[in-house]
Amino acid sequence: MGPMVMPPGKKAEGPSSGSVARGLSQLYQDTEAADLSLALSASLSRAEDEELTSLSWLHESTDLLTSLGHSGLRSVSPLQDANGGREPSSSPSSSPEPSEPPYHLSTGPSRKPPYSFSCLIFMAIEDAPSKQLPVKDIYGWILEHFPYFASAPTGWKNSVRHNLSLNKCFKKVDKDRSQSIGKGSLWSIDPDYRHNLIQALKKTPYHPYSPRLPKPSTSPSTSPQQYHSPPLWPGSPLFRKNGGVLLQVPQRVIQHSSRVAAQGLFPVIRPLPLSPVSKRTTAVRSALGDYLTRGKNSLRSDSPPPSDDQQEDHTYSSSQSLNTKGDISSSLSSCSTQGSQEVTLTEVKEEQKDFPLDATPPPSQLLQRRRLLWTKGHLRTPGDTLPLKKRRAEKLLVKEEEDEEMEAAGSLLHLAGVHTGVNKNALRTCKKELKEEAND
DNA sequence: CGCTGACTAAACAAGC
DNA sequence: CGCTTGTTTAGTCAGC
Repeated sequence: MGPMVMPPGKKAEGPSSGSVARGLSQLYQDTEAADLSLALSASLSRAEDEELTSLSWLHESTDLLTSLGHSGLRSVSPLQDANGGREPSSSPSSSPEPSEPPYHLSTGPSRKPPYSFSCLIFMAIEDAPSKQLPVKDIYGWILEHFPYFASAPTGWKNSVRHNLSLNKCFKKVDKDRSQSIGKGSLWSIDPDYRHNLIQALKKTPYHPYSPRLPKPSTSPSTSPQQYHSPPLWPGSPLFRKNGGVLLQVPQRVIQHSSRVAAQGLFPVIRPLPLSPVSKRTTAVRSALGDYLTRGKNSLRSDSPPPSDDQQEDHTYSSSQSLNTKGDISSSLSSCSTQGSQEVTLTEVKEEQKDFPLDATPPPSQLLQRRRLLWTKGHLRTPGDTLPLKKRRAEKLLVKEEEDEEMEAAGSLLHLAGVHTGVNKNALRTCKKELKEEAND
């Protein structure tokens, strides 16, 4: 598992917003850049003072950093991105084969947005006054804000639906009978996973403090050129609406401030987790990297390795945060999103209380916890009267039986010393094997 | 090289 | 009947 976010209690261990910006000032000898870094400092301070949410802070800071990129720090060759922000070769002519320009340097709506589908859906839903949207409106929002998809192959809608279905962060709102929105359901953000999405958003390439930052440079005087202008998304109307300057998450997205702050989710204040990201994500992650990496590392040299939180960013499974290794039942509960989704919020919260983010529960507890989730997810549904749900409950029963087989198989594998983990592929393989066995 | 997450394609069922 | 919505499975790819 990857690194995670510092738990709330550790917030103070990270560099202060002021120190970050001061470092920026030092780093960027360019006066203009330094001014902007001070502005960033102010932004950070204000974020803390006013308890702005991660998102608002994130994008405000992002804007500032964009400005940094505009102030002479923008002469970044695509190669740098391909190199993960490393120093480009001294002469442009020595550049190898051309690669795609970084997103922030591209123009027009033809570039794919750097946000994952979960982020897009998240923003769409958060942008809705009611914080609920039918799929159709999610499509619409995405189309409106990311024109790329207007000309993209239609598969993206499938991906959106797929994401809604599989991602635990999204949940269907039980449709009010009287409220007819036509076909389909309203989709909303599961409050308990909301911060995961914020985290995911923070990990987008344009987040100035994204974790995957380049190694410190040896020469501060050359470092400015290593920083890309990070967060510009020229193809987005969000960009255009703001005079071509700002990349803004819609204002309505800004909420839950105290909660987010209480969870220590303000970026920069403490180290951000590393997590797998796409190649293109990595490509633009070098923005502001050197100093921040150095600064954070220096300030958290004694900090423990990241703990659980990052797991919660694995948005495909509500139970993955409970997983470590070796228990296929956890995987089963992961797969059974339908079941897991229906665990009541209070139950989940209680469990979260039991296992704070900064504490890694012992394996036995993990197992117990997983089983709890698993059980809860599958015992529920009485009282569901909708035919569809009824059918699904039946399906669930069948699935449960199958999954019990899987669990048994997993236990056997575990006993045999075979690591099963949460790997989807392992599950697939396992299921395949079971099927084959059944066929035999 | 294996694990993992993200994405995509596709099949299918069900509702409108 | 066609389209949309929702679910599920499978394959691929990239990062670590």
